[in-house]
Amino acid sequence: MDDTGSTTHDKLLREAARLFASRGYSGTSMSDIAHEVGVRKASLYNYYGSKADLLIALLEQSLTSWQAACEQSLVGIESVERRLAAYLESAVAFSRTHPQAMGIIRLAAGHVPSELRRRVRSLIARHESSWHRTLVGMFEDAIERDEIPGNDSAALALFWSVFIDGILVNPIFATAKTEAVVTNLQSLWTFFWRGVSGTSPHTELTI
Amino acid sequence: MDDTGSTTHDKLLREAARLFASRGYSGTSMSDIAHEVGVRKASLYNYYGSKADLLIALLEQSLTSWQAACEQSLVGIESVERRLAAYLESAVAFSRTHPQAMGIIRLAAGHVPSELRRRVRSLIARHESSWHRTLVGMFEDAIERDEIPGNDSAALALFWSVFIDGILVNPIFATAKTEAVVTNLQSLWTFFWRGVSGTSPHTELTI
DNA sequence: CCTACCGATCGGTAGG
DNA sequence: CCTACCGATCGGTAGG
Repeated sequence: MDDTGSTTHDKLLREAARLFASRGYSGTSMSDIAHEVGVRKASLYNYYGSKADLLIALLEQSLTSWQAACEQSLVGIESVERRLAAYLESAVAFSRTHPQAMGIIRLAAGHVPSELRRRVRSLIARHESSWHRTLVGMFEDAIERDEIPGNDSAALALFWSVFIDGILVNPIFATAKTEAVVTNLQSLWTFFWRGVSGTSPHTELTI
Repeated sequence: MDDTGSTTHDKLLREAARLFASRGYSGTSMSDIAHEVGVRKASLYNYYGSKADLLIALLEQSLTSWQAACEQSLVGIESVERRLAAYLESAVAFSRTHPQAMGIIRLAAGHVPSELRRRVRSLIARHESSWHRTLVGMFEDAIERDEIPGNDSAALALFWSVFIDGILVNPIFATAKTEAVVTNLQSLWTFFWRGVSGTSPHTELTI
């Protein structure tokens, strides 16, 4: 239905992501997707051998681009405080510019047919564990530099995960004012940083 | 399949919640549910006129019991600090003892067929707005009593929502150690309270 | 609470 | 990339 982006393959990925994200995996039929792409259902099977393969491809793509967006925000920044602030901004920006990717990840983490669960969970677990290592490393770094007091880098990393998860999920539950998280991001960040460091942040968010 | 709880209606509600929560709405068929209950599919229609009505009933029940568990934790407690701590404990306890209810709420907030979306969103919105009023009131209270500095009760309520959402959602994404949030709850609570109040909490969590 | 049945749609394939 | 088709299953109803 939408012609942005040229090839049929591109359209397939985009429309499938959109439909899966809003209606779920079982709630989206291959015919639905074909209709949005503008071809017949049978043609989709030239690109992916099954509906399950299509979801896995989308999940891989979503996790990779999410990870890229977040990691990219960390390079070349000195203080941990500024690294975290950059990370926060990137995460929020990504979730707004790529809502379908976030939807796919949420869907995969949540409600998926039993036959797919193993494949999906192992994909997520792989990304999750590398993400977790990065986080713990960052907080160990912060403790060494005396940016953050205490010594429990695991608890700090967990608080950060909880904070980011909440930021990403809150707009979905809060039916009214979806923008609350964005417009109050500086306050949220101030609360977070004061909680872990005991001091007010020097960082001004640009979002 | 499971005979705990007597009547067929009870079993229907329980098994439907379990299946919906793990496989999603479209991913669960009325036959699946009937099989778990131990009756034929047609019999289910004596209790609910449609699959959609069944989900709505489950959602209503889930939201109500969640709200009851949380509000109950607030009564008769003096300081806001202790009220929030009790709330946190109740929320975590509920999510562990009623995983199906949480699954239904997540499912409803997420991926649901287009025809159901309006009914579901209005149900969630009603509970959400009453929840939000309670929260803002509590933080206004805390500001008046000088338990918390500043004056932005809306931002404080949002930080709390984000924190709670993150606590509830994190175990679903974190494929490994689902218990991390529970075992580190005291640390998470300390970070949170220090973030909003600038001081360490006096509260010892009992979870 | 059951048997028996409805039209519609599902994921997927054959063959071109 | 299409038409034509497959068996299976979907939500739901009739009638008892």
